[in-house]
Amino acid sequence: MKSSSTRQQIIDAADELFYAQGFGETSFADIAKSVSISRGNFYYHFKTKDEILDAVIEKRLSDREDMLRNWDEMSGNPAERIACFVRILIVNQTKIFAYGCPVGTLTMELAKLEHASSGNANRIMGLFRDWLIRQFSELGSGADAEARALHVLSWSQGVAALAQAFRDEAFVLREVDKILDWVGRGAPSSGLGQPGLAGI
Amino acid sequence: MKSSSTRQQIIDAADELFYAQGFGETSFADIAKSVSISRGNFYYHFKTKDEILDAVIEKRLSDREDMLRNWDEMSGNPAERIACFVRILIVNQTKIFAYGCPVGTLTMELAKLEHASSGNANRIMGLFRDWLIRQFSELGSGADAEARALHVLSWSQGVAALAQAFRDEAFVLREVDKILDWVGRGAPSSGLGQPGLAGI
DNA sequence: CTAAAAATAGGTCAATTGTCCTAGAGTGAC
DNA sequence: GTCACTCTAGGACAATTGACCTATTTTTAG
Repeated sequence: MKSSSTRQQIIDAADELFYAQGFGETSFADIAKSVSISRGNFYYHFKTKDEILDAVIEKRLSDREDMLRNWDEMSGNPAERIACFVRILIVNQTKIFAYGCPVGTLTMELAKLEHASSGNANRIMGLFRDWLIRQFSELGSGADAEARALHVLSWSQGVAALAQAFRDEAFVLREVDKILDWVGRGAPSSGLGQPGLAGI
Repeated sequence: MKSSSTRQQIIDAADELFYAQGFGETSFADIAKSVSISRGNFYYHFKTKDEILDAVIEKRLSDREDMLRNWDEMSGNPAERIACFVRILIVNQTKIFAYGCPVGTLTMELAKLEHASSGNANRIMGLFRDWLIRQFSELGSGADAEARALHVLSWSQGVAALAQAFRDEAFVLREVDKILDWVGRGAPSSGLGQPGLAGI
């Protein structure tokens, strides 16, 4: 019981530190200090740094799965669910300004390190992609569902990237509105199907 | 002369390594080995690691300025110039798949490190932004020029981020086409002005 | 040619890294 | 109580890090 708690504390602290500082720049000492345990105890729970990374990725994956499942159960309207996703940019604005998107930045870092867990990290991005595809399918996007999902996902990632660079609150609000608008309009303007619906 | 050459070799090697491995994961030894010089010689040219970083950022900045200036001189059509910018995603696809966008990833990393040169790195992103604003102004976007510029910039950043995660060549080609389409159409679909022009 | 300056080499330094190891303390079953 | 097992603490390790230093060698200036 206690051990499970300590283990979870380590994972939580590592999750936060990996997000704020990056995986490579976070040392065992950083995590141990954050949890107030000895390095020896640390190695009882995780034998290598990669093991902690994998545990953190699994936690993030499971956290996001819970989040998406909550939205699925909360609203019967796929457009509203997509809106929840996009509005993360606003809800987590402060952290995004400082540390970027947790998923995007980890994906980038591990890809650069050519780290073995890089593919694991990509699964989180894949989770978002697949969930968005499902939402757009329910929205009646048919064969365009995947393209639209990827568009929303990449758009969000881009906004997060620029948010971190410029820290422009108005920009984030404006872009979120534009994404929601695009979703609501069936997105004819992107050159994706439904040209007849081009509104305004 | 010789020294200038060595110094430039160091900057070039550091530029490449910072891109491929990240700033934090690149050591003096890595760069020295890449240039085949001793660490002692290294410290003759750069007293600290931050000094190399600043030199690399200056080089990147100046490289991008040259690139943009070339496009300015090459074509009288702003839309065509913007297209050059967007098509970097295709031209540099291989490297983007592996290392992401050089500008975006450095911006992210330095922001996370809360590094003193973070603001310097952001200047490169700012260079792109300002250049794009100018192009859209010439294109007659008026007061919307900035919003459209930021849209193209964030869109590109997002595509680069997803390209790195999924390595989907078709996705990149498709998104580039969509961006060019959006630029060519005056981008009414994003909710940015000129609604009357919304074609197809 | 010669003296000053620029450039290069390589050793040394303390600090930090990830990892391993052993010695206890705590806990539960019987 | 005792025994086995889980958990915790902290020392030791080699390797690597950024940084400093003192000698050489090479180049340049007069």
